[in-house]
Amino acid sequence: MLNHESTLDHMVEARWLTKDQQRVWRNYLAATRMVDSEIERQLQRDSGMPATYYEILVSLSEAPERTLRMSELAERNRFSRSRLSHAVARMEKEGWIQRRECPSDKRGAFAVLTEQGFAVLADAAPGHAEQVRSVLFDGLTEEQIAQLGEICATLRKAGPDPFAGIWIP
Amino acid sequence: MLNHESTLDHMVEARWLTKDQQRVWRNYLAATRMVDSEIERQLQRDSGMPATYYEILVSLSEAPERTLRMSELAERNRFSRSRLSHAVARMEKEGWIQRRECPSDKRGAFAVLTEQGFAVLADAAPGHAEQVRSVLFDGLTEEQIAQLGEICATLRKAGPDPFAGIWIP
DNA sequence: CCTTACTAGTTGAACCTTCAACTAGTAGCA
DNA sequence: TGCTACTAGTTGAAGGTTCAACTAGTAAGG
Repeated sequence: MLNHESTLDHMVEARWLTKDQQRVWRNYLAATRMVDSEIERQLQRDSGMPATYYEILVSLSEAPERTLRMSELAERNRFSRSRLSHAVARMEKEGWIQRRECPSDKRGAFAVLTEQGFAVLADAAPGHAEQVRSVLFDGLTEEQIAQLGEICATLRKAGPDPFAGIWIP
Repeated sequence: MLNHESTLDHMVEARWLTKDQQRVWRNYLAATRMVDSEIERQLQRDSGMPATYYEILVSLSEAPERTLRMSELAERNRFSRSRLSHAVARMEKEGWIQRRECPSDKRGAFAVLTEQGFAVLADAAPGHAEQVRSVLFDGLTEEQIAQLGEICATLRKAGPDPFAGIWIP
C-alpha cells in the first residue's frame, strides 16, 4: 500500500538543505540551464557547432602559433582526454584543426588551428558574444555582475583541483 | 600565409564583451561546469543515475499522488518532450516509474512514481544534498548565497518564457 | 459531419559524452 | 640492459540528448 503522506523532507531532515538553500539551488539550476541552453542553441543554429567546440577554437586561437598540446588543451577547458580526442577528431574532419606529432615526445600530439578554423571562429564570435550579453549580462546590474564574478571565482578556487580549468588571461 | 598577429578582439571589437565581462563569463563557465560535473559525478557514482533523472524523481515525489502529466513534467524541468520521453522510457524499464493513460484525453499520459522509484530517490537524496552543500554552499558566505539567489531569480525572469522552468515551492 | 489546424507523445537516427580498455612511449632504477 | 611504473593519447561501446518525422487524438469553423 502506497503512503503518499511521507515526503523526502521528513526522511533526510538532518542532512537536507535549508529552505533558503533549496530555493537558491533550484533557482541556480533553472538559471544556469536556461543560460547554457540558450548559448548552445544559438551556436548550434548559427554556426553548426556545440559550445564546447567553440571553446576549443578560442583556446587555440589564443595560443602562440595557434597550437597547443592535446593535454594542455584538455586541462584549460576541463575536458577529459577522451572527450577532447573525440572532439578534435571531429573538428579535424571539418578542416578546422590539424594534428601534428610532437618531436620531443613521440607519445604527444599538437593540435593546430587551421586558417579555416580561425575563419569559422571569427564568423561565429559576434553572434555568440551578442548572445552571451543578451542572456547573461543585459538582465543584471553592474553590481550583480561584479558579485557574480566574485562568486564564480570563489567557487573555482574552492572546487577540486582549483588551479585547473578554463583559462583566464 | 598565416597571420598569427590578428586576434579576434580586433575583428569584432564593436560587438565584443568588455574585459570585465569576459572575465566574469569565463569564471561563470568554469564555475558552473565544475559544480555541474561534481553533482553529476556523485549521483552517477553513488546512485547510478544522471542528475536529470534525479530531478524527474523529485518532481514526481512532490506531485499529488506522485503523478504528473508528461507535458507538465517536461515543463517543470525545462525538458523537451522528446528528452522526457526517452528518459521516462528508461526509468520505466528500471521500475522507477509507471505510465498510465489519461482517460479524459486519450493522447495524454501520466507518469507515476512507483514505490521502488521513491525508495531509490530517498536513498539518493542525502548524498546528493551533501554534495550540493559541499560544492556550492560551503565555499560561499551567507551574503554571497543571498546574492546568488537574487541573480539566478533575475536571470530566470529575464529569460525566454520566464514562467516555465524548474518549479519552486 | 467534414475539413483543417493544432496538441500530446513517441520514435529512430545522428551526435556528444563517459567509461574502461588499449597502444605506445617515457622515466626511474637496479 | 631490463624491469616496473607511469604518462599521452586513442578507441569502441554504452548511454543521454537533439532533431525531424511520425501517430493519434482534440478543437474550431463551416
